[in-house]
Amino acid sequence: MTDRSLTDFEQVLLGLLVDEPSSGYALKAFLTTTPASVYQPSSGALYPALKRLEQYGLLRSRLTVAAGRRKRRLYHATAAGIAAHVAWVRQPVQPDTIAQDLGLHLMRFVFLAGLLPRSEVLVFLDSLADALEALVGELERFSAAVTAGTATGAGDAVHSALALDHGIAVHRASLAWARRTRRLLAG
Amino acid sequence: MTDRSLTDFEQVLLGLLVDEPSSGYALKAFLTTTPASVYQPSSGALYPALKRLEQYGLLRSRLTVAAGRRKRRLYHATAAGIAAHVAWVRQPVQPDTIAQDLGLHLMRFVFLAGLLPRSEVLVFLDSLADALEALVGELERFSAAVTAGTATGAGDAVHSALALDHGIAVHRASLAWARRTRRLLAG
DNA sequence: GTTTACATGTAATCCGTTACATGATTGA
DNA sequence: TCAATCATGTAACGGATTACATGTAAAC
Repeated sequence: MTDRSLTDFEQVLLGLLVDEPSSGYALKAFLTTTPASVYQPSSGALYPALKRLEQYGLLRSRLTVAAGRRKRRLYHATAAGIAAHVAWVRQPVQPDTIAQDLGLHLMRFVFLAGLLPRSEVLVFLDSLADALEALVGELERFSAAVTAGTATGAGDAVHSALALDHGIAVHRASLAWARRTRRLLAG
Repeated sequence: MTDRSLTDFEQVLLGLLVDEPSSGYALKAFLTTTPASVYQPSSGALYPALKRLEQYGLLRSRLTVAAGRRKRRLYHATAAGIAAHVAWVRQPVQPDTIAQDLGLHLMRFVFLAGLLPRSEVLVFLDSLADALEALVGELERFSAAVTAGTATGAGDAVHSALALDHGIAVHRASLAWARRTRRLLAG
């Protein structure tokens, strides 16, 4: 176990390895090719992170020498690693993290599928929708205040309002997706 | 001038101070209260960053002791600071940064207003729309490949596809906003 | 008289980027 | 043989978080 909580990046790595044992290089290749994940780690971030996770006892590794291939270090999650991952994935969406961590919540949604029953996925989508609804409401209230002139905006007030509209439109789209997806999975 | 390029955070701080001279504390208060900016810096990030910008010659500060107030350090941008900020704001949107830095591009859009003529704002919105269009196209192509079974997805394939739909929906909303806003500003 | 808001900083620690180093294998 | 891909790492450096330190002014 760990005394400090894992970074987002560590959580994602762990999740990928819970899903399927892999080498550092393969993880990197996956992250760089899939457009779903925005972040592609450097070697200097990746290998130390894997080493840390192993030190925490969440991963274990072995050197493998397959025929016709270079030697690779294959990582797989331990029981503790699986437990830590499941605990992370299960966390309901905190309303105050939604604006910053939306991409991460989406990753958790994907992980959720292979691990936990449908009912848990629905609960997750509900918490996501709730958080998005709260955020959209807050942005709309702020937008109304800006329009009314009670603004604390840098630059032009009109442009601040337009940028705010962007945030509202985007999060409304997220919210619509969450509701649509919930309906779809509820079948 | 600087030999290394500024961090995003430094650029935002500089931009706010180009807009209006301010103290560190006031900047922090602004960033924490406005929902437009997701990031609210700690003291340990803020004050050293201001000090760095001053060392680079982009800011200058003076201690002010107003009646009935504690002494504050007021920062204002130098000519070099304004130049650096304008250069940053004017950069067209790079297609490959759109997924990660959308929020930052929006901030640049707001800054753009108070600084440069309408025509530059339109050019910016065009570059933003182009980048978003490219991204949406890429995501749609990937989505088609996933649906066809040529997928490299972690976890469940169905859930990967759904998460991808989220990305498509969100960036389509961004794109719609960019076009709408362009029309609106073009008059 | 004690809490809250104002206001600015420093120190330890940790993590990421950048750049470098190394070496095997495949294909042109 | 030369380049590209596979594959794993290390070292210097910089910046962010967290926590700590300090002190004034206003409000209750």
